[in-house]
Amino acid sequence: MDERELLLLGLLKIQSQHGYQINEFISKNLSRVTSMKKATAYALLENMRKNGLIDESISQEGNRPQRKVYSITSAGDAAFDTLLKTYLAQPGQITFSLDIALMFIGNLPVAEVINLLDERMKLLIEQIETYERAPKHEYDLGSRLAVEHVLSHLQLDLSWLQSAKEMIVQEASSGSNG
Amino acid sequence: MDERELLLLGLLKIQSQHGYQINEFISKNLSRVTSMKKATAYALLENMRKNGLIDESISQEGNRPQRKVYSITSAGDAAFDTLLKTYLAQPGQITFSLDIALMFIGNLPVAEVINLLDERMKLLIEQIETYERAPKHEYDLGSRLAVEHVLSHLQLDLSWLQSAKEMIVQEASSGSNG
DNA sequence: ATTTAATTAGTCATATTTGACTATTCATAG
DNA sequence: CTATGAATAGTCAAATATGACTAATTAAAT
Repeated sequence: MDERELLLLGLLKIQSQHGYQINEFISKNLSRVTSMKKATAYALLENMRKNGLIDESISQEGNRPQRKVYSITSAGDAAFDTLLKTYLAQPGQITFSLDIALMFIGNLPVAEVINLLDERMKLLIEQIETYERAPKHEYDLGSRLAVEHVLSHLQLDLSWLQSAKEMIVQEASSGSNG
Repeated sequence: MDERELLLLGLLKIQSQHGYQINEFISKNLSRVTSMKKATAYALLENMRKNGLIDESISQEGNRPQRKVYSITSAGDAAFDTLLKTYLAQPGQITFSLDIALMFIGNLPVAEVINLLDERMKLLIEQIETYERAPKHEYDLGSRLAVEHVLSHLQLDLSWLQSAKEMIVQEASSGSNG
């Protein structure tokens, strides 16, 4: 089980919903905190149903095609509580694909590395601006914290990249004449 | 293709190796930058072989069982170069499981949230100490940067958690009397 | 010399994830 | 009314990822 189950259970705790509704909400509002795909969400819902964490019922409204409506069970409530405490208390391992790339910068000329990192910083600034443009008032504290958390990491990356560039330049000049 | 292919190609650029050697190196030295599992590495190697990025040959040394030795091809060299530039220049989306959990802190009493975040900070400090204990001198610049990059994010998280706790406490008190 | 444990070198069945696809209904423009 | 496109609501085959397993060799202890 991972944080995506926590997300799905949390959404179903707010209200019983069908899969499409859940996926719309995630893709429209939560793309900043998860990259879970639609088919994955359906798979996880089916999995949790098998494990008794949610119930599935069929609803028919007007002429619309049938929909599967999911509701959280009491076992699901208990699982939600456990997962929530777990993900609050336990720092997961973080890894960045950048770090793999950094290990191999020796394979490129220094000038090119600097150019590539400049390009990265440009794109990062765009990401940051997107986050900063997000309206902060209409969300509850937890959601605001989540967005600010990601934003603080993006800003760190930006200033970290600047100092990394300086170290790379310095090492190159000291290596070539020292 | 993702950064794990870059890692495997980069290791094979240094020298041709068999799978076991690659996996040993990753699990002993690179657990900080990737969580790729052994069977996954073998699958990716087979995949890259099919795509002509690496060659596979059988080697027999003494009585030891046969080993598959992988070498990078010129197509692999080209792919490495492309991947390296891509992962240097393109900031990937970062997501933290903590952020999902933060969205739902309203489901717990404030005091418990604070306790859980305190526990998190304790564990985070242990992680940071592990990283700080890592010897810095024996690595090249890129590897040192990779470790320092992760470390800087961990340190940010620590101070961010402190300020998040303060916001949570403040919101609780202003909500209960204002 | 022989059980025991550790290391070496992978394989495979199962579980997970997703891109691509199907199929219905609704809106709206002509 | 009716072709066109968008929204709704999923499904499924194929690709990925991994825990559990096999099987040989070497090292250590008895």
